[in-house]
Amino acid sequence: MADLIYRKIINDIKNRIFDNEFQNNKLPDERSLSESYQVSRSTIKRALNILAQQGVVFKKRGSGTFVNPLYLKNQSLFQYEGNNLGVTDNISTAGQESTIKLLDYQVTPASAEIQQNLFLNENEFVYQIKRLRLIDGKPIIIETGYIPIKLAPELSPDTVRESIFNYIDDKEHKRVSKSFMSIMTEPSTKEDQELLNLSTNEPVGIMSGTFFLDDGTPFEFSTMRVHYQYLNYNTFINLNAD
Amino acid sequence: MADLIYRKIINDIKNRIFDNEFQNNKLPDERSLSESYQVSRSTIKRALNILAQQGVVFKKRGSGTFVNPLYLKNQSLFQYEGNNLGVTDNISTAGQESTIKLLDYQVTPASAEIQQNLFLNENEFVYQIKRLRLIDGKPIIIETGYIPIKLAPELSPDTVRESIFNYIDDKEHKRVSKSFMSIMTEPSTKEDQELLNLSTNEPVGIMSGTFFLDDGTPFEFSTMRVHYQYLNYNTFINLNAD
DNA sequence: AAGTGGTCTAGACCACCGT
DNA sequence: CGGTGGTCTAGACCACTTG
Repeated sequence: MADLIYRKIINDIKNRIFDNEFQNNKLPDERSLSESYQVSRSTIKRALNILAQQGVVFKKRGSGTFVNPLYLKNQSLFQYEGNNLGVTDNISTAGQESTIKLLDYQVTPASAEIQQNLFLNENEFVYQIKRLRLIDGKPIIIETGYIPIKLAPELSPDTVRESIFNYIDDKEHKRVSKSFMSIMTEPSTKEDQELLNLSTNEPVGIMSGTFFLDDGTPFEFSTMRVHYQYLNYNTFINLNAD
Repeated sequence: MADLIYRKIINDIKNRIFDNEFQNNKLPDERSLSESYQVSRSTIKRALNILAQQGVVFKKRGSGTFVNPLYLKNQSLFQYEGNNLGVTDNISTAGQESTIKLLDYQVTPASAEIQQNLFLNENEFVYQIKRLRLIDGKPIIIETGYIPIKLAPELSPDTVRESIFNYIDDKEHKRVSKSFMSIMTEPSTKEDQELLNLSTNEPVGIMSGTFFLDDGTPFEFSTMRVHYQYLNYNTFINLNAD
């Protein structure tokens, strides 16, 4: 994985940025980099394009490639890189204790909305799994998920008390790698207030959407109602995103 | 702009997908596409990579390239493509009337937090601009923005009653093309409730972050408090994002 | 074994920026 | 004008999937 040339160059350039190795925040031009790394210019361009996409550097035609000053000042913000999915299944808890309480587990016919979102035909069945996620004992997220039984026929209540995505990776050799999510907010319902310890004027954040396997199969439709103090979604938007 | 070969191929393939031209949702292999479009395989790969990044197709090494079924079923969701920034300045109002009410306009020394976010030195000054955005007469967003005076010395109250980004594009030939934003939610404050017509238990969505110019200069630090029924942020997450 | 996407090369030519 | 990044080519070789 990490033995790809362009990945090694990306990491090396990130390190050199962090070590403040570039004067005026200006990187050497692509032809020089190609020379010094002993690779083709195309490979340098590939590495720099990815760094630009991540917001680490800015490229300006005719002038050169420059370090994003914010990457130096506030590098922690950029750690979201490639880890946004973990937010949901394997909650990124930075060392804190994450536990799951199973609230509901059943198999039902897929409703029209679920059929739509999971690309199912009529008469197909799904698991309906409702879980409460706690971090350090504090309830944070009420998560309701729907998974086609045909995609994980061996699922069990014991399994869903832990990471479902890890399970299907290990046991079914399927991997979730894409998702399409909507982020919204709403006043909390009675149930939210009870489960998440909210008062009536405190809201929930809502992340709702579909998770896909590598091959494009919709795997799960999930709605997460998040304690408002714990919803913090960071995103880097790049309009030059080809 | 649109006369680039890879862009034309992207558009053409999207049209062919929409016209249901591919059997089994499977695209021709890259070598055939290269032949039929009379371009190199590299250019085909470039087009397909971008489509994969956008979630329009899925590529599977060894088997082929496939249409994302959700792209067909629910194409409207994918219209977010490359238009997320517009959410903020030029609100994407789909034909509805968007107006701005100026609440506050002054020049002040940059606070420590603003200095940090806009990469300013001490003793630098910023515009502080507070605006209420209405759509079809309904108040939707309270937006507080900070812009270094040195980046837009000619700004005036009249200007900020309209799109600031359009202004600096037209007059200063600077273009905002990137942003780093956080999305959160909070109970509404008294002021939120008054300005946005909310009751006490109704929350606001918060989008807060920095907008950058093409060359990486931080241009504006902005916090938007959004009527909860109007915050809907759609995002496609791809863990294989190189 | 055949088919398919992934990585990498070496180089031509173009478009934009600054001196 | 020289320097810089952007686009595109033509092809070699590798890695994975499927029959």
